[in-house]
Amino acid sequence: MEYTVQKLAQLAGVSTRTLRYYDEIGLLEPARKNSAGYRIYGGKEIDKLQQILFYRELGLDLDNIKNIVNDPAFDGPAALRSHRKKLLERRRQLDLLINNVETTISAAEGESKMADNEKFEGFKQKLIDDNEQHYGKEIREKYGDDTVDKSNAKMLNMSSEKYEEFRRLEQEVRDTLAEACEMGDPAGELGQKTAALHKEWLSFTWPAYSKEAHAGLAQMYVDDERFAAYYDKACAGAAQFLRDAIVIYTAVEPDSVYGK
Amino acid sequence: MEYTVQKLAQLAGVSTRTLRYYDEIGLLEPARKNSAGYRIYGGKEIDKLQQILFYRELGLDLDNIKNIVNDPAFDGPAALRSHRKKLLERRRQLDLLINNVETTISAAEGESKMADNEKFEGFKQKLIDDNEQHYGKEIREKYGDDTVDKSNAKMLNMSSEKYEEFRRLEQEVRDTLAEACEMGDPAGELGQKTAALHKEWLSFTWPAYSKEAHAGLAQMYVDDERFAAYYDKACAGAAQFLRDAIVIYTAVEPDSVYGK
DNA sequence: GCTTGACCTTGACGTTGCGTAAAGGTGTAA
DNA sequence: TTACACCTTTACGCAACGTCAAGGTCAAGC
Repeated sequence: MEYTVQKLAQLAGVSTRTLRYYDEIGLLEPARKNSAGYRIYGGKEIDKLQQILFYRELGLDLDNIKNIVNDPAFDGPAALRSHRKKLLERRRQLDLLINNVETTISAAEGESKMADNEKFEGFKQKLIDDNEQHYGKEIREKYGDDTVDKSNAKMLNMSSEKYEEFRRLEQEVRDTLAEACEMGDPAGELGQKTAALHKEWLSFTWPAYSKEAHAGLAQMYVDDERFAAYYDKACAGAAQFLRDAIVIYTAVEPDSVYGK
Repeated sequence: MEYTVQKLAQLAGVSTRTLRYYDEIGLLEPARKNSAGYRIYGGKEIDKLQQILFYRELGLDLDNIKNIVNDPAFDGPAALRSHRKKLLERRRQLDLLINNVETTISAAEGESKMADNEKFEGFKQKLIDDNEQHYGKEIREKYGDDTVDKSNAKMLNMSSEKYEEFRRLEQEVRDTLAEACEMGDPAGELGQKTAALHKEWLSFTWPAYSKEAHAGLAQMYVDDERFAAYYDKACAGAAQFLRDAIVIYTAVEPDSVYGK
């Protein structure tokens, strides 16, 4: 079955402008153009558009979507299974919002009290995205989605005070890292202190700590330019230094240094 | 409890830029500014931001949100109840998407076949919005949400061919209206034909027809500039003419003119 | 008191993903 | 042939911020 622009737009519930724009940016090109120059879409494009709409619904920007669906190694069925998982997550977030509004209604009717931070349960998607950015999909692939998902859920429940502490600890990690990095000894006292502070910082969002995950995250800081740039502001080579300190820290945890 | 920009941003999961932007456009102004010019937000602003975020989540543009929440007659608890209803609708749409992806997975695994239009179930929010625009909240308030909700659901199941017929019928209404309007007699043969065609057009989206609803919709065409402008393109005063024709049609349906 | 870093302000430019409109060509039924 | 629905490309504009720069303020530490 073939479709021109309007037919496909109606079928999919998008605008004709959207389809032309998607063609323009190379996201969804028609199967062919007829002699009049009309775009003609077929079954392959139908399936591709469906994938695009799922990704769009899940919040990915079009450039990312383009990279994914145009990859020769793109696996349709696997992507669908991923969509399903993510849609179920979205449903959970929506449930949080529904619960929030119901709680707020009760509070408005004087049946309960509500803390300020509770009023925004379910809205903190940005925090989740930041967290996702922090941990990235490498960690997901290596240690499974559960780790990150639980981390997200935990973050959502963090109070304002805790969040402040979390940020202060992050600062302390950075400060100590800068100092230790200048001294240049990852195995030294300050290097190991940095690693321990980093572990403590992780405890705010990780449901369970493991040395492997800690070391993996540190490695990612080196491999990923975003993190390298973030840490290297403190001291040149700081990301690599932190990785070294954490690798040492996780290999032989010096109980005697900090006590447990 | 008071918050500066960053504190509130963290609490609510939005950016500081968002809060400043909301102040700038008059959507959410701080309680006051301190001597340094810092924005200071309090409990009232907390509650208002929560409402804003609910409306935002439900897809309203900021200008609309501003009009709503800044209205002196704004009723917080009533708005919350409305949010709840709409969030439940959103959840149903999400369920459609989840069902869609599961069906697509089955089809990909060869367990079932899937029609092209089925692949987009749940994505047609734009069609729903258009339909909402058509019927508007006046109809909702007058005849209850069920009428419109069922209409939306019905539209979602419309096939491509049916949709095309729907649009052709809409065109025919407009053509006949133009002709009848020129003749200037709402009770005349062409006026009544227009009303009948209009009724037939409604049958595509209304689960059940009632004369009262039909007349009410026609009245809304006159009262609402958007619709008046749409119809008056065919002939000056066409919206009013159509209203008159429909009022007559629904009061005394001339069976002998068209047969039933 | 000075320094430093976190946080604040305003102003401004840019981005993404389209919506809208204009000008002109194509397809098809009457 | 005509009229209307649909197609094309081009282009401008917009909403809702993200990002950055320049400069002021706050508070803890030395």
